Amino acid sequence: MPEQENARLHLVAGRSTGSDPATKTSKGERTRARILETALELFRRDGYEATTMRVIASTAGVSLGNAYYYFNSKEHLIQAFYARTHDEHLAACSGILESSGNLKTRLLGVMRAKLGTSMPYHRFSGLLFRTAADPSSPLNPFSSQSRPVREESIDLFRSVVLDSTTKVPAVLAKELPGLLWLYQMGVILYWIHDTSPGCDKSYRLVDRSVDLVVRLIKVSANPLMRPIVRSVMRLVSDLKPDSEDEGKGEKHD
Amino acid sequence: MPEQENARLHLVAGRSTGSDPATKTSKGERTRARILETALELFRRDGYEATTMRVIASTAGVSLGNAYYYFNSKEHLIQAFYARTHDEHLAACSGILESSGNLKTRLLGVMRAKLGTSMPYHRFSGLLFRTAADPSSPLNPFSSQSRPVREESIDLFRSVVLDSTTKVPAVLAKELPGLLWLYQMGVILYWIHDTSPGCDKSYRLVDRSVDLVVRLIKVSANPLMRPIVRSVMRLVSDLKPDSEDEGKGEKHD
DNA sequence: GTTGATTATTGAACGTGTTCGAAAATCGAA
DNA sequence: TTCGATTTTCGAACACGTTCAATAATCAAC
Repeated sequence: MPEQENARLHLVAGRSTGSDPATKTSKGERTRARILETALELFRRDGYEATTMRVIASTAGVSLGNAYYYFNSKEHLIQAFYARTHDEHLAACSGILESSGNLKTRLLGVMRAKLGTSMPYHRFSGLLFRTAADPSSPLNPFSSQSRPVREESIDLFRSVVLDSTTKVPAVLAKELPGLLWLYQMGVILYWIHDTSPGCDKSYRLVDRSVDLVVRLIKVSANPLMRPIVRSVMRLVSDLKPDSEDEGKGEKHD
Repeated sequence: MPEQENARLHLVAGRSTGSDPATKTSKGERTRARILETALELFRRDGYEATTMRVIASTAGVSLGNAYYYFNSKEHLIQAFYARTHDEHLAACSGILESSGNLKTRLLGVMRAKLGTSMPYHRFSGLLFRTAADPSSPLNPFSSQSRPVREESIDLFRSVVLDSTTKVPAVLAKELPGLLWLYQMGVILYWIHDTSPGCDKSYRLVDRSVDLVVRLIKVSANPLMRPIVRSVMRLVSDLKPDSEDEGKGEKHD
């Protein structure tokens, strides 16, 4: 049943509620939603560690075991958070992406929106990355389990470059969205450690690094840069996933 | 008392056993060492999560509470591991750093040595990064508490560029060691997620990215690159620490 | 409506990291 | 030796995330 391939936004929202164990009836759905809302609110208010599964359960008006019926672990609650902020990010982006064709403006808009939608969870996000950096966790951004959300995110950057009026060198075109996603991860990593008031530093980082990125993209068209750009691209495409290079060419036997 | 600036290896080894709570008598020191050895060995054998504090304690022949007398938490055991692998890295590097003046050779040697010395802990390192990415953890590489080890590490890269015959553009010189350290962190992050046999991919990443880095350093001397390089440098030095830019100039009042 | 199977819910457990008060060992002086 | 203080050791406890067998609620089919 390969019907889970083209779903875009649906997949994100869908994944968070759909597969895992339960939610067969509408009542179950409501209970699940209630637990999730409660959890995210408590996370935002008290932080991740300070929020107990027991407190989540009792605040949501269910038993401890019941919370685990809907979410196999406390980390699975994070996955839902993941999907949620991504959706909010998408919504916050749409305006700029429809109104401007300038690459720099578009990228800047996307990156600032990322920071903006993540801000309410700044305290909590540290823990997110904590589990996210663990390769054994299904939550880590590179895992196959989080591939749908990752592809979603990369698609966003794909639309940033594709629908822009700025010409992107052909060699870059293929891998650029993935690289921009990586760039975004780096910014988030910085933001997580950013303790400046209002996370001003992170915003400055975005403003200036976006400018740099765009300049680099343009410079990469220069013949002088050709060999280096080529090397980078070969390296990137070579080291990408865990040797599952599907769609790389048309080898069918 | 600025006497903590020139200490090289000593600082690292010193930090791991010195400060925390205890170790007043020689017997205490031995008990502490025994617990640490046992823990690291069990981590390597069974992984981090699978290794219980109770098992560590009983294997080391002490009670559970006693283990906590020497190490305030399970994470503090990691800090010791941190210092240890850094020392091993330093030792593994010394050969190449003394025998070659070629920048590429030197950097390549350091990076391969980093992978090599980390290999025995590949499984366990995931958890290391897990806690390392948490900004609230004193273990994260950017925290002030891990500054000594961080400075140590950066010093290593400083010696890589400083004592090389290759000329490094003046604008780069100051921030380059820190940037290379960041580069190393990125490689480690990739390595942690690398499941290829023998971590071959990580080694390939090192081989080819080192080549790229060195080429980039050389290209940065080109006048065409001047404005971009300048921007990067300004951005980097601007966003570095949590606004503690001591030693930036010679303001002494 | 009754029945049988699926879905939801519960509360008691288990093992974990961690804390704590008290006991034991150690040690420097009287 | 004897005493008091410091260092070391212990084991019982606590709160947490998680699991599980058992029970209740729900629903489709008769």
